[in-house]
Amino acid sequence: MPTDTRLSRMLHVLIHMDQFGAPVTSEVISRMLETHPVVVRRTMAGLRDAGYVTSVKGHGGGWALARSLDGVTLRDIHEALGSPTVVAIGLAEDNPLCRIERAVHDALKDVIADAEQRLLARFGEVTLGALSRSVGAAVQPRCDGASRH
Amino acid sequence: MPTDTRLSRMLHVLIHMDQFGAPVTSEVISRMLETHPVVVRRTMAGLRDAGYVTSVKGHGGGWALARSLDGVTLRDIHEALGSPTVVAIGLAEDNPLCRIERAVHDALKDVIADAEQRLLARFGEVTLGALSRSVGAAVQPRCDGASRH
DNA sequence: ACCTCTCGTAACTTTGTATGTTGCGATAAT
DNA sequence: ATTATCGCAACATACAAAGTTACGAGAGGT
Repeated sequence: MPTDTRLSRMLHVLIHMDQFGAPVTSEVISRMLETHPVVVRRTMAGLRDAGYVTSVKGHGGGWALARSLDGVTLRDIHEALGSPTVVAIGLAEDNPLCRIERAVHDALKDVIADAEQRLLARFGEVTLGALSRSVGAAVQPRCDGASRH
Repeated sequence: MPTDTRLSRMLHVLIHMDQFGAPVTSEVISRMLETHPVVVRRTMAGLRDAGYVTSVKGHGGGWALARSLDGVTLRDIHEALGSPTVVAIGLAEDNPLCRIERAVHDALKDVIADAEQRLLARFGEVTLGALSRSVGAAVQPRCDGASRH
């Protein structure tokens, strides 16, 4: 499985938007993330539906924060992305008939669920506002890396 | 990514082998796991290389445990499978130039590493021997579910 | 009105990994 | 010799993330 980088990317762009203040186009964002504008729209759609950002069509349009990042946690963004799978290790069957397989599943399920819960709990403790302030003010709307293009 | 079911499958078959005692062919194992004999050989190859099982070619051959399951943990088997990715959430770049992206990565990396470490630590506490004994003796070499074929 | 910028979305392609399948060679018991 | 078995390469399938193309729909500038 290629690992899912959407959360990382969305956090990245949200903090840029927070620090920049003005609306940003998918085009500009795609350069920040080194990807394609359509990928940006597709991924940000979840954040828009969840009310974290707004999108405006047409000339002068683009993306903007819909609310302060202070109350928004990493977990909120993860959920806005559709709560994708956290742990890559899975069980062979949902409802095994075999006693041995059931025992194996019980043992694994516990540990996997625990790791997932712990990760999500910690995601729930970190706000994007705090993360943004921890970086220090950045004046640019774009990454340092954006100039590579 | 389809979630990785190899660990679950290998635990399942190892405990069957433990309780059955005699060598088992890939063909029989594949029916237990509802998969293909070649998949069994491919996956078990890692366990053989790590010394947990032996394989014997030719008529009357098959797979057998190379040692007691008492000292073998779930983590050992995970490592014998090549230590596949545990957490499906990943970082966008390895070495970001952007300060914001670096901050995001630092925040995520920590939590992801913690979840992974915790999961592996708990895998390291469970031995296959204990798991096998927790099931109670099963006389059959095959799953209850194997008769479905 | 027309043009251009922008998002929305469907459809398709690409990539990476686990999984499934086929074929053939090697080995060993009968 | 025949049969049962593993080893392995090669190819096919499934699935999700990511990348790309194409076109339609708004909205501002001229």
